[in-house]
Amino acid sequence: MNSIEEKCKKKGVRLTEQRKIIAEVMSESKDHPDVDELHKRVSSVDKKISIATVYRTVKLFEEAGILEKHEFKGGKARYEQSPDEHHDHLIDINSGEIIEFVDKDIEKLQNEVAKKLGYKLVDHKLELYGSKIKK
Amino acid sequence: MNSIEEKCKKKGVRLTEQRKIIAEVMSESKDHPDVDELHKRVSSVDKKISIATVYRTVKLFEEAGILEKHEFKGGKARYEQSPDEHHDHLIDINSGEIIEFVDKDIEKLQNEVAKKLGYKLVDHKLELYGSKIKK
DNA sequence: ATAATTGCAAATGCTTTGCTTGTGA
DNA sequence: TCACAAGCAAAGCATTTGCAATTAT
Repeated sequence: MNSIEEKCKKKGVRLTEQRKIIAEVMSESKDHPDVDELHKRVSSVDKKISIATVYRTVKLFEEAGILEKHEFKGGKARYEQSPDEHHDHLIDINSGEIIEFVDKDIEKLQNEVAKKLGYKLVDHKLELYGSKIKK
Repeated sequence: MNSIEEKCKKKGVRLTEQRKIIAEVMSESKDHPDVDELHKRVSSVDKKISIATVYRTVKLFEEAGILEKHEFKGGKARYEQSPDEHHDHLIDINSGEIIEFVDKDIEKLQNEVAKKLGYKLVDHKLELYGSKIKK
């Protein structure tokens, strides 16, 4: 059983055949597929799964904290399995490649900024857009 | 003449009656209106301006670097006049209020992170989501 | 058994576009 | 004048939803 299925069990999310397949595909994915791409991947396992079900499942998993949704610049929503340790993303503006990174100092400063403004930081979005330095 | 009109002149952007009105409304706006809201505001000056023109103008101004487009969580695109000094945003998750802030230290760290990953930072998006601390 | 889930197609909401008429430089 | 812009309505695209049939517990 894959890790997403386990999380569903733990959270009491009903496991249907379709959800199991979507869970499996997302567990294996190392990238950040959009719904269309995800639908293609699950279709190769069971071609009867509709895109509506993929949309519904992905939203369900997101609300359960199992998947994370990203809305990068001017594109469709992309998903990844919620990581144990939070990370942000750098997007290669030429290739579209997505690189994950962690920076504790930035995180800390974000908290301080929010606090200074009289807010408790609940969530944040940090995306860097860059082009590869050739050397 | 408002500041957006001036920028249009400088950049050789043709000034029509509609564009002048949109420029004026955006110059006066201290918030971050979406296209619908902007259309409402310009309509009160000239009710014949179509929403298609507002969409086209806002995109034109953005491409000319006159307006900045923001796509905050799960909503429609919002616009503000391109500021002289870059700033980021903190969004009140309860009221929707948007607070602007500047943090040079975070900016610096972003550049360092990108560099460390072998990238030249071209653009970035930083959004904080928080709830007001009552005291 | 029965409440939840699916597939399908239709509907939605934001945004863009084709086309004809109008207009700024 | 005449290339470009506006208005209108239709199209586009990602996403959501109503409904009847199916399925998990």
